[in-house]
Amino acid sequence: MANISDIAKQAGVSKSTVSRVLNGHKHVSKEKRRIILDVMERLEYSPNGNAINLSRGETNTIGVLVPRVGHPFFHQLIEGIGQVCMERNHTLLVIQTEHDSSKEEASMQYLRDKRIDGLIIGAISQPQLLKTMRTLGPVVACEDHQGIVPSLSFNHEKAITMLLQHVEERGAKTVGLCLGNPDSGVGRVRREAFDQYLKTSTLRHGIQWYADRCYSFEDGQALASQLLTIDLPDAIIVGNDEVAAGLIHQFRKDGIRVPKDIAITGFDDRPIARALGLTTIRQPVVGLGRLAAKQLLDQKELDNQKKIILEMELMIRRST
Amino acid sequence: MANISDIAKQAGVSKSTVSRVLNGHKHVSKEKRRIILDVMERLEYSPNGNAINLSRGETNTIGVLVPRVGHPFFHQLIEGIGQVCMERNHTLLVIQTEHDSSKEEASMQYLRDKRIDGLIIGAISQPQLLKTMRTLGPVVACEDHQGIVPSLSFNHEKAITMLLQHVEERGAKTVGLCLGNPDSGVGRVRREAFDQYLKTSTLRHGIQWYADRCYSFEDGQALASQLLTIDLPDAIIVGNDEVAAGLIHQFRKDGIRVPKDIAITGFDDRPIARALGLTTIRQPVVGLGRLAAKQLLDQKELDNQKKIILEMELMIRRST
DNA sequence: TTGAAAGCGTTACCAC
DNA sequence: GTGGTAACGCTTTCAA
Repeated sequence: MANISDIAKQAGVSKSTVSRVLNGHKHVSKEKRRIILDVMERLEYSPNGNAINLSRGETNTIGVLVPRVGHPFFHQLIEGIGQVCMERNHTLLVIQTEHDSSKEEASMQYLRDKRIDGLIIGAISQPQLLKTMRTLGPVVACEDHQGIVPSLSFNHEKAITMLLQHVEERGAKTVGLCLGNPDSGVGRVRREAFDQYLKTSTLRHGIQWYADRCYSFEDGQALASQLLTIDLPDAIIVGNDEVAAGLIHQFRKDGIRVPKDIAITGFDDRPIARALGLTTIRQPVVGLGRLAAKQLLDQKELDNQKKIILEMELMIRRST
Repeated sequence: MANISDIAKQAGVSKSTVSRVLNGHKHVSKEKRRIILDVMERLEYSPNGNAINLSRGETNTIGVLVPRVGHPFFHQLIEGIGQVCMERNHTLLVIQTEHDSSKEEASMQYLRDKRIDGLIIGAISQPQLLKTMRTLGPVVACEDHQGIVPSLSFNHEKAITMLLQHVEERGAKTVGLCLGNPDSGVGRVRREAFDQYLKTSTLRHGIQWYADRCYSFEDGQALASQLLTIDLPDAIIVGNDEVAAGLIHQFRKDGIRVPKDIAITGFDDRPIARALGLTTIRQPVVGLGRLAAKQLLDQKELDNQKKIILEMELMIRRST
């Protein structure tokens, strides 16, 4: 593989001049530029990215930290971030933790060793790591982490409130709650918003109607079966469309009428929600990803206090 | 940020020695090793990745080329590849083309400029690029590209055959086909297998029962409405669960009984398939990703002729 | 067991 | 406009 010196030699110029045409600098005579370009073409020259990175001290690469790319929220997020990266000639490094917390720590390494210029946090289970990360380079989070790093997030409080208000208007007197990871940022915020709403409402909740760590269709089915062994609440707020779909599926199988016997709501507005007529919350996740990437790439100085809140939309369907 | 020279200086040794402990070489006295480690700790030293990459001429990073990470097939694939990368301390670069063919060409650049050691092709719309890619470095494809690059792929012929056999056994006399991208590797293979099967069967197909470029739930709904304006086939093979779900949804809305009036099959065994009781084909995509990554990382010399075929499973449910 | 020095392929500063 | 040369931070070979 030819390198910049080969080009310089064959073109009868110095490396500097070659570098100049490589980077589109002015002050290179038309004549030499042409010759250099010719030689490059002939030798199928391509600059070595690592050398450029090393020399410039930056990589034009950003990372995104997610538990799993398979999760709908995260792959939409990555899609959005990826779009912006393309538009700005940056590359995107995807770091999957697979819920292994040591992987979260390892992700800092990319920042440390200069393999990425910045990092977007899709979700993190050890928020205490954020402080260190922030010292290593630009970071933005896609969940709220009160002032430790700049963040963009959805208005989960409002979403939960909308859902509760909605089922209450439809006549629910009792309500259940089913979450995914209760320790995640979202999990905590949703839980709080839920509790908060109940304080000022006549809606009743009971511990027997609470569940968490539900992630899949099957988890939803299992939960339905379990709920059937006790009294059903009039409504249940579920943190994820697929779990909600599992519930609906199992309830219907067992002759429970939705929403007559129990109203069910989901989150995310996935295709399955449309298919089953599930009332849910639509979150513009791709848009969130785009915004996060822009924040990271645009801001020279990131403000840790900066917090952007995105609104969501209530999609009312026949499950409530 | 401290660099290797700082460490050497402070520890009173040469860069070589520091480098040796960095890379776990033997022949370093216990004493010096301890001192060096201490200094590193104190200075919070972390080696610069780009310098290592440049010096070694490899990056321990591989790329994966996909149209969109949002597509279920591709994010499962990425998940599998990512797992293997983690296990082997490699990094994964995700390259999204968003169906823009110039992005496919651009992806070769990563190989050229040494930013990645190898490339996994999730899907490619311009297979002619593969020849060039192969000259630039190790490449494996997750679709069959007859001997241009080593490939891993699912036995789509057999899957289509199983589906057709199945609906035929259930009494279908006429059958429709609905594909995604007809020009993709999979699209072509499925089409051919479909045509092939019909030749030796009494099942009938007609051009009015063919559709392609259907990707979403909504596309399925639209197709259902369109089919309703003509005679329905007894069964329809759909290349994607979400599209099949859209069909079922719309048909039911219009009073068409599934599978009585029309049997429907999907592909992928997504949650939505279980929810709607859709007969479909389950593909172990994560496993495919894992295998592909292992191929790329394990083989010193990749054999372009090598072809691994993975079997799939027919999931029979109540839509047929 | 250790060190000196020559790469690796660029960029960027300083002369001319 | 152009060229020389010192970075950038590491690995690796050769001697000692």
